[in-house]
Amino acid sequence: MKRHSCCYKQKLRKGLWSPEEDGKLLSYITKHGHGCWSSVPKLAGLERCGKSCRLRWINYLRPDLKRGAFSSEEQDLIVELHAVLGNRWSQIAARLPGRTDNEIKNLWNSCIKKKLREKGIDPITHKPLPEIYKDTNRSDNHNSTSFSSETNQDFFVKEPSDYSDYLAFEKLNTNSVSIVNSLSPVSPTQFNTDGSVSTTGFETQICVKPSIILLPPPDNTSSTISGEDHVQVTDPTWESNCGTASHLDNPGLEEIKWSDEYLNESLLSNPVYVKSETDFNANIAFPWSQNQNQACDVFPKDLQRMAFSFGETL
DNA sequence: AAAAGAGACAACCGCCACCTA
DNA sequence: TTAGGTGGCGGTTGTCTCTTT
Repeated sequence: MKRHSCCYKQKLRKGLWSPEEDGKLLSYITKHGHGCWSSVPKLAGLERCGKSCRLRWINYLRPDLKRGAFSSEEQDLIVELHAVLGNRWSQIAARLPGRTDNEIKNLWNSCIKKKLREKGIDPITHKPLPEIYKDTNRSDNHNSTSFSSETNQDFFVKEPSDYSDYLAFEKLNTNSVSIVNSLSPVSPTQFNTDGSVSTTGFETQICVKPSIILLPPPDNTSSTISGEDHVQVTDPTWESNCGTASHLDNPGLEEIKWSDEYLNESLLSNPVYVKSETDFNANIAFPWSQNQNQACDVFPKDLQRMAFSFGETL
């Protein structure tokens, strides 16, 4: 088992940070930036490992951290994001300025989970709990075999076989949009062009970052996308605004670069026609299409709207 | 008032992915 | 190509404080 080199070092302090240590770390990073974390402790005069310094900075000393209790809006947003992203705390934190992944994780485990259960909602699946699993009956079901596999402390069963792929849209911080579906403990979700949402499963991973990337399905034993598969974007302004397609090393993966100007000025305001010209067999190429192997219009504004709520950082 | 329990928060641990020599 | 170093992440544990008995 590999360990961080710093973990071998002896006589390093552990446990809670003293105000003096905080002062040293804050002073050093304010003056010099953190640079290589492994060298920070020595340069800052601390008997800590680099990882510990990094964590302390990120979770406590960073000047842009928001202090105080989470607002109800923040908590609602966390629940919404968790429904799509699962326990990807860092990605959830990326959408809550000033909040850390650790903070959100703690809030979730100590507070939100309980609130959801009190409302009769399974915090794992975000679906209504079966009556027998609701909090009011916890003690009655203590010996149930339906304990969550995630933690023995949970009494609540996951919805069976609900770990299908899902699709998530994201408007990234600046000018990029991503679309991705991947394994996650939520229902397979399909965002349709009419704005409705249905729950048809699909497997092929599609990412638009500023690029469209097709990835083989997670299961290598199933059919994969060949090197000839590709995505064609036929927005009238596309040809002059996209870069050349480039094949990456990964078999079956193709990437098309979108220019910043295109993303800024065109993509988010004009309809884009996205079309698959290949047969993806059982793997669904374009889940927003009514017929998932056929081309359809994708409206960037819808993408942007959905992207704001659902996301997966690539 | 003291002990026990619960909740909130901080920090550590192990793992993984990426980078570089 | 590979092994070591590093950053980052999520799960877990530790610690402190507040509440209840």
